[in-house]
Amino acid sequence: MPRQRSTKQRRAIDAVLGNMTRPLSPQEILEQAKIEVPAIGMATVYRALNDLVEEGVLKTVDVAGQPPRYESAHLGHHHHFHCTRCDKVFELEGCLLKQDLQLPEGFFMEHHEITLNGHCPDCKD
Amino acid sequence: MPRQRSTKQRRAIDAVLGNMTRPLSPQEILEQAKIEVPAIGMATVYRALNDLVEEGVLKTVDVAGQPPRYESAHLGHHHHFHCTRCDKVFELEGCLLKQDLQLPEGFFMEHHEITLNGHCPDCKD
DNA sequence: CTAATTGCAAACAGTTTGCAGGCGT
DNA sequence: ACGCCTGCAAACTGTTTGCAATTAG
Repeated sequence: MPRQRSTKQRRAIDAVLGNMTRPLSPQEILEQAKIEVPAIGMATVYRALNDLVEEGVLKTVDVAGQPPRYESAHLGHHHHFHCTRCDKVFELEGCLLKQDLQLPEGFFMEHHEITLNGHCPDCKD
Repeated sequence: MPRQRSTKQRRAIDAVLGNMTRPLSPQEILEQAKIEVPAIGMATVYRALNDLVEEGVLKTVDVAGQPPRYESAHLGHHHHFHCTRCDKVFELEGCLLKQDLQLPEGFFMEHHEITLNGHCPDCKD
């Protein structure tokens, strides 16, 4: 079910996604898109995001107990920093997993996810 | 707001939690507790779980895109292995975070979470 | 024109909360 | 008996879906 038409709301959403410097939540994406298209509804944002994940353009970023964020699926392997004060999520380049990792007998690892939690530069006291 | 009374539903929930061999979801805890107290409601389970987390007895274990699970808060620092075939979560002893970790300027880390994903011994090909 | 796309509101799923009655202490 | 605790249902939050109106091609 590929997208067939280019609408002003979809272009607004694509612009927001194209300009984001950190993973955004559906709510944040809606707010940004409303600047361009004030009447845009949340359902349209969710439909666009689901389409883009299905197309392999976006990936979800899950932070414990919070609504998912979205980021480009084309970034290299990396992890995330979650600010516990402002709730923003930032990208951290490089792999943070221990090098000489040794799993118990019989386990086979395919992927891994790492989230660091703390304060971002804007939220330090 | 500490707990003050010992009820049969609370004892049933405590028994389920005391016997669990892996992190359980609220739904699973409800089902187990219903065996002892069939009339128990989901609200009671949620209230008990929230109390226990607040008291520092339980911790939540979040697996991307799945309902939260609960584990004892008294286990040492550890991480989790999520089997993508049977969906069980296993404890991995020790810390798996890279040692000489260096954060971007201005970031301060308080905690970190690591989840390895793959196949457990029972689910290998 | 014609049907894909949207906005709205209703439907959902998971979690929480208000309240009247039940039950520990 | 007092008042904490429970079950129920209603309220909430985040997300999906049905449908009529809008609008891209």
